[in-house]
Amino acid sequence: MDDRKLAVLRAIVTDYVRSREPVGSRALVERHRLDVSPATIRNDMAALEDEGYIAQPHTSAGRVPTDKGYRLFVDRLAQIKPLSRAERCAISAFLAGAVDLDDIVTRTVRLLAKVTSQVAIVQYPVVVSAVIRQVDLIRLNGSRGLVVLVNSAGAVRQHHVDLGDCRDEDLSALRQRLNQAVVGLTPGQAAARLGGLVEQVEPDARGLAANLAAGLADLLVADSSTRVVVGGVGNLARFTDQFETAIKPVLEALEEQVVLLRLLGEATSEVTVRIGQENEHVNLTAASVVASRYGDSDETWASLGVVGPTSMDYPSTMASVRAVARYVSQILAEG
Amino acid sequence: MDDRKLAVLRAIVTDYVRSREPVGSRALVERHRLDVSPATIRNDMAALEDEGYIAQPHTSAGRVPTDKGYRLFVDRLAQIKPLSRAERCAISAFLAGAVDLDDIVTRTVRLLAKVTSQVAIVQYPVVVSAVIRQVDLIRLNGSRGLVVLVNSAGAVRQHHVDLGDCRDEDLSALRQRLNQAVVGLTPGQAAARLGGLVEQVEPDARGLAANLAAGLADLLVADSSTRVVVGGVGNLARFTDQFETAIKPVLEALEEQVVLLRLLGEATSEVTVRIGQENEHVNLTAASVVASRYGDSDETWASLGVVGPTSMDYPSTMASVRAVARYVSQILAEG
DNA sequence: GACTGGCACTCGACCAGTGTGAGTGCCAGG
DNA sequence: CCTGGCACTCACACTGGTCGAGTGCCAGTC
Repeated sequence: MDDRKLAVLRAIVTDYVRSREPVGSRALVERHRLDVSPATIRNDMAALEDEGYIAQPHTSAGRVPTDKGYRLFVDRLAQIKPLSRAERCAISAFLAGAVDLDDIVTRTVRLLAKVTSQVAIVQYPVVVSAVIRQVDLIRLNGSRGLVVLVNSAGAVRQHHVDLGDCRDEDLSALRQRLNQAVVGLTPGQAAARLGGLVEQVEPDARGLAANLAAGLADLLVADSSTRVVVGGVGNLARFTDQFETAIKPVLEALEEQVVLLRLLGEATSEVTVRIGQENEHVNLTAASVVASRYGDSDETWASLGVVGPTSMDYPSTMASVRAVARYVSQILAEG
Repeated sequence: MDDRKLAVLRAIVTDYVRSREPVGSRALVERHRLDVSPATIRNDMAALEDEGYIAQPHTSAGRVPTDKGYRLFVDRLAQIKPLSRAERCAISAFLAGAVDLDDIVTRTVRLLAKVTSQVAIVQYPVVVSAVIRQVDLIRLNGSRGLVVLVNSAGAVRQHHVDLGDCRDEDLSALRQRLNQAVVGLTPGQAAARLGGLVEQVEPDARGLAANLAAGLADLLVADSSTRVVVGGVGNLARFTDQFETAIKPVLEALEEQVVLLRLLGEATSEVTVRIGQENEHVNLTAASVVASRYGDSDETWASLGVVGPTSMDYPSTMASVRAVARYVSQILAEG
């Protein structure tokens, strides 16, 4: 691929992202120092159009980048724009005040939405290597009971169970037994050991044990799935004009936790970009997702990212996402 | 106020809500059986306009209800439209499948958004009369520890604390002491008793005790504040045309937990309606909020509601909000 | 006194016709 | 291979004209 043609594509993407209007050959040579005439550029543009990198909304209009064009831009033409010192300080300061995990996640969403001016999505971190620290059985009222699971990362999960008419002694015996069996194990190991455990219980308490084990099993599974927090939805407001295509479907997609999880799930440690049609979800084929994994490598990790129009400023957005991911990782590692 | 004038106002509101277009005198007499001529209606309309109940977008256009007009409509003219049997069944069935509190709230939001076709807001229920069932102190890694609080309603809250270099025996002794002191108390009572407790501890463990007590105190306070869940934001998509005035500000307001809590906070047991300007928050002066308290009277309660355009169908919306509130209350009382 | 029919008036919505200009593709010449 | 020139296209803005829904007012009627 010709060097100048690449330069032209880069120029088109840059200008279009700035103005959101089709860009023509003359404006191109004027705004960028291409040192050739508009006619030459036109030939290049025709070629780029043939190859599918740009398109014309209608004859006799300027060109607009296609998804394929953005892809090439992101892969080969864009340099991630480093953030200014002031921006980095602001990010760091904003996150530093967090008191617990909830707070970290909340702050991260707000921060990400603010620095990118887009819709931010943050997944709660999963501590892969976390082991079970404690299992509790608590009677609430009558036969209503609660199984509480605490892991070494400090995550607490609970599940309601029916205790039947068991006595308190049975309950505390079972509690002790459960703890002996699963404390120190990962959720996966614990789930495997639960089955055998019920067998060992005296026959008359077996019903209760099975019940509790089922509740605990639910918790162990739930532990690996995670919650997702969304923020900055108001930022969609900037694209009033393309409401039907750009806003409505995105709003709908944002309601689906599952969709969001899948969106973020594919992010690798470096910043990942999915452009328009590359997104599997139909509602997001007019949007782009910039995501990154965060956390301290093996211990704790999850993904975060932003959703915006395909015509977003990729270099800046990617830089911001990467920076936020790094700073959150740092905070997590410290605290 | 003249009977017929009220009828005219009711007719205007009804028609405008249906069509979202200014309604004129002729259409009015045709669609509603007013049994007078358009000219007569025009006189009434002029009077209603003088009194501030309706307005003209421009000369020679039909009339549109003002906030004041909607208020009168809601207070004196509207009858809450009872839901059909099928609708009631659907609501009941949808909620019945819930497994725990989280699930109830999630389902309620979805349900409310769906039946009203508007943005739904549900506050997590606060169990006023809940007492503390158990306090746990758990060591995570090194000096990182966790205080876990479980109340009789099955709510679980946790808080990270620094354990310093205390021994496991000290920890379990303290745990026992704390439990003896606060189990069975309401958060308020417990908070009051915590102060004295630290005094009684042997001097060398007092630092740790104070630390833990502080963590627990945080939890006790947090217990009374609550979370809010929002859903059905995609329903805003119907009002594409009035984006700037009707959607953007609402999206922004929905991001603020505090605003939402205050919005719902004022709801009484019956359905409450706040129309346009009546909302304190600037961003919501073009929207209406229909809210209701739910829960089983004294035990457990919170608020839920919807946010929509001032030109919403009040009778239906109020009916739906009321119905959902009642069914959720029922589910909460049962489980 | 309340209602009605008639009338003049207003003003946004819609439509067709027109000009403008940004932008293109193509071609012949340097 | 690049360039200047030229013919062509087409969205968009502007114009003026018509239409019709809607109003306010007034004189007349029950």
